[in-house]
Amino acid sequence: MAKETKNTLRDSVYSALKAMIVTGQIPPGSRVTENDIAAKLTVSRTPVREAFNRLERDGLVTGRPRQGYVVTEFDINMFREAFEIRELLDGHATELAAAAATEADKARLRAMLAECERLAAIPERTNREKFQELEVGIDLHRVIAEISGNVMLHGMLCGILDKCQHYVWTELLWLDEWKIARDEHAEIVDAICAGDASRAGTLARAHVRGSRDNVLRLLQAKSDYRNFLAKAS
Amino acid sequence: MAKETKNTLRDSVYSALKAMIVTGQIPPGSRVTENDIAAKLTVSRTPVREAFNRLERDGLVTGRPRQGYVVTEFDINMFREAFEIRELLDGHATELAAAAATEADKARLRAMLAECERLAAIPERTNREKFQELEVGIDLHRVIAEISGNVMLHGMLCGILDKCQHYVWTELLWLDEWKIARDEHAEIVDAICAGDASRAGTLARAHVRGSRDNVLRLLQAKSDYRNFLAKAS
DNA sequence: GCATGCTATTTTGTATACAATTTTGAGTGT
DNA sequence: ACACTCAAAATTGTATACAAAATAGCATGC
Repeated sequence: MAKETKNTLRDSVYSALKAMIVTGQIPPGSRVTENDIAAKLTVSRTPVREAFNRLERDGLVTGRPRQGYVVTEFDINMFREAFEIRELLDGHATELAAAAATEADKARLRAMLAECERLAAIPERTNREKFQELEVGIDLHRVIAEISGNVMLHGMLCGILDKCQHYVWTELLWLDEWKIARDEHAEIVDAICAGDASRAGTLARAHVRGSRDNVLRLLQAKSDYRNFLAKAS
Repeated sequence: MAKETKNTLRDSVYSALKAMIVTGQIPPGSRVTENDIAAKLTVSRTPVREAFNRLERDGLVTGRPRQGYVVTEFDINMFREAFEIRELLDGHATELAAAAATEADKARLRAMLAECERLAAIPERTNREKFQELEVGIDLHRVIAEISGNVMLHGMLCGILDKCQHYVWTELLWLDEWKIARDEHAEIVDAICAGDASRAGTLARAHVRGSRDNVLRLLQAKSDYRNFLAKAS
């Protein structure tokens, strides 16, 4: 993940806050105050404010006047919407990438696949290594969007992935069906390397739908479980 | 266009600046300083800064550290990218809208069409009335996206339309082929009202491609003209 | 005349002070 | 025990002061 910490405080705070949110260190739904962050990062409130403004525009926090900011909480419906859009954008980006990928691009994609395999093959891996595998898997989609050559498409897709990423850290760790995702990623990269845009796009769209189903099933189960607990008490 | 001027200065400044940029009052490529805007709106620099932060996130201005902000200048390639994404998103949104539109929604769309026709039928209309027609035409797409029910899709589409809108004010006024757009809009609304998602989506995608071709042709002609001038001198 | 270097101005980056508003909690009366 | 009022605390909204950096213009030397 590109850290991109420019030399202004505002950008550092923005990166730091975004990382904390995306990785779930600040859990969704929690309230965050400017003073807390300013104190924690030992800066004044001004750069913190500006960072919050940008995060709000990114959709990662929502703030109401004089009531502070809340880390955006995604419900099932929002995920459904996000994946619906991802199917469109990711599918198209993958088609474009298949037509535009240079040899260097293809090597880069294959290297990322190999890294995933390596991380997956570690015998008794820690959570840190699981996280790494997940992150590389998501980054693969970012890189494909970058290869597509459509800068705006890349930016929008990154925005959605940022918003969806936190569920990875908080939820998806429970799942262990990652082999499917690895295989699908490999197929997509294969199609891109073969220059088969149509197949690559179809595979990408199916892959997004599959991810969506996994996530939605997981969230649904969690919701049911909460309801069960509430009724039992 | 929803003005949405909340009661904080920051939001007012944001709306005001955005309107000035989108309508081309501040032309693309021009430099804008915080002090100028603060003085013009008689507020301090703080809310202006925050507005700029959000606008930068919207992609309407680009700012480099300690060098001020510049209204984003779109070249042909950016428009090509934007329209490529619009074809995806607008097409999908229109499909969804056709499946989801209530009677009230349909009435709203028809009213917007009627307003376009009314404005187009005015005998010797001023620029102001031409602008209005264009704006309603763009708003139609925003409303369709809203009707789709996918909030995130609606937001993203509005973001792209905002970015593309300024060309309308600066360039498209030269064109006079709006009747085509009006007819296409009418066809799309018809398909939505008939609940024919597939046809609505196909029409919407074709409509976006048509708009793209118009805009790109215009920009290309302008570019050629500039080159001609440069060589002649 | 032209390049170079220095200063003066402009402009943003950051911190802090103050105002306005919302929330919270205690206290009182019923 | 409950509701209501009022005040204090917490929190953001705005303004301003100061620091740092970049730009522009002028003077100087060749």
